[in-house]
Amino acid sequence: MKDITPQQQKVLDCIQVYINKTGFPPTRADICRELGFKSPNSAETHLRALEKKGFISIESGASRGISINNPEITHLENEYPIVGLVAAGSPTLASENVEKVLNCPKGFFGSDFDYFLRVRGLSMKDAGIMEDDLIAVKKTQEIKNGDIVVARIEDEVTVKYFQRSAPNIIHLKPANEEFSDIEVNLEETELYIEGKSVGLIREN
Amino acid sequence: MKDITPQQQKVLDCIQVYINKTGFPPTRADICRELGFKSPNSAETHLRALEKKGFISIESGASRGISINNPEITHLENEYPIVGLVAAGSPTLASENVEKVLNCPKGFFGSDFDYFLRVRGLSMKDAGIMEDDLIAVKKTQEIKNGDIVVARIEDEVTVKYFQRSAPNIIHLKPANEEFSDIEVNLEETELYIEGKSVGLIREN
DNA sequence: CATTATACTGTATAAATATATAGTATAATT
DNA sequence: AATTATACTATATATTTATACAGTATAATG
Repeated sequence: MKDITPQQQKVLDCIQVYINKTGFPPTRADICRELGFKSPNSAETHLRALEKKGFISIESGASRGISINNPEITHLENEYPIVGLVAAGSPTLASENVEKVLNCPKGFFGSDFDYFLRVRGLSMKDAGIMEDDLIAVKKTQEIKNGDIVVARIEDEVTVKYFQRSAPNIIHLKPANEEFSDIEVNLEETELYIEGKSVGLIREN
Repeated sequence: MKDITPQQQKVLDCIQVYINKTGFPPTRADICRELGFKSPNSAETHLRALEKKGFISIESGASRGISINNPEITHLENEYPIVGLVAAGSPTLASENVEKVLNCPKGFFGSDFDYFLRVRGLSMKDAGIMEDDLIAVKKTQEIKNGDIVVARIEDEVTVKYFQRSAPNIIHLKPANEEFSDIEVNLEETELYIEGKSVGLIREN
């Protein structure tokens, strides 16, 4: 299946929502109304593009003859490793620490991400991050103050709020009164940011 | 719902089969072809009878505007609707409230589930459920004390811990000190359990 | 630079479709 | 005996709808 463009995704979503709402697929005019197009041909061309790329099927001649093609599951692309936060000293992403893999559609959390990290402890409790939750981690160094980051301090890995207080001073702040801030002086201590949290999954 | 006649049952089955086969409802002519009628009005009168008895809804003027009335929220495989919690007084799980759909592998949360509910408010904050989180809801009446349930009290829908304190007394307990317990006397107040939470997704 | 894909507006029309009206016939209620 | 619901045929028509054709514009590609 070829790549879908943002507009085509919008149209595809619109069709799905319309079917969920009404029980039957939209007409070209319905799509125009929902998405603000002024010509039925705008919908038509998008539909033909979606059909060509394999996302939908169109029954020729039939009114509302649109049906969504169920995409195949189990793409290796969509298999993300679940990494367990293990005892200090181990390199976090070593394969020994991969609990299992989880099938998850690409772009599930809006942003891209690289792996799931299983959370230990309640230091981010007030941010709604509980023990055993899975954090979707994006490997990046583009961190803003307030981001929830996966940080490694000399082999110990933690999840905390990130705050740069001075050029060389980073505060890693928990979201739980019972825990205290970690102050890292970059001149004394080695700090490595593994990435930041872009989403969360909890399995009850 | 009134009694259905054998012929009407045939027509209803025909509609269901047609939707399953093609993804969209039949026209009058389609029904005639399937069931061997020679006049579109044969289908029309059956449809009107089925509508009158509440088995189907017909969108006037729209082509293929037939939908089968079951209060269930239906969805394609792996496409789960996201239902928004709207203002009190509205029937919350009505299909009008479907924000969009989310592709999610089956069995993602171990247990099966039926739809996502977008959480409003912070009444379950200490359970790690924050505003705008998506709760994976399984429609079931098998509820144990301590389960997180989606409960409806006279048109108002909330997410709370479930606790049966006496045969006729249910406590709906928030996970936030700033909110107070809701005590429901089943003899006085109508309580409907929409389902229970089996998982959670947060998009940062 | 020419070509192709995307993303639209605007207009037109043949085909698809819902739906009304006019009948016929049978069985079940009132 | 009269009314009502069911179960159809047959025909007609206004509306809905898909879809083609003619354009404009922009970005990407070879």
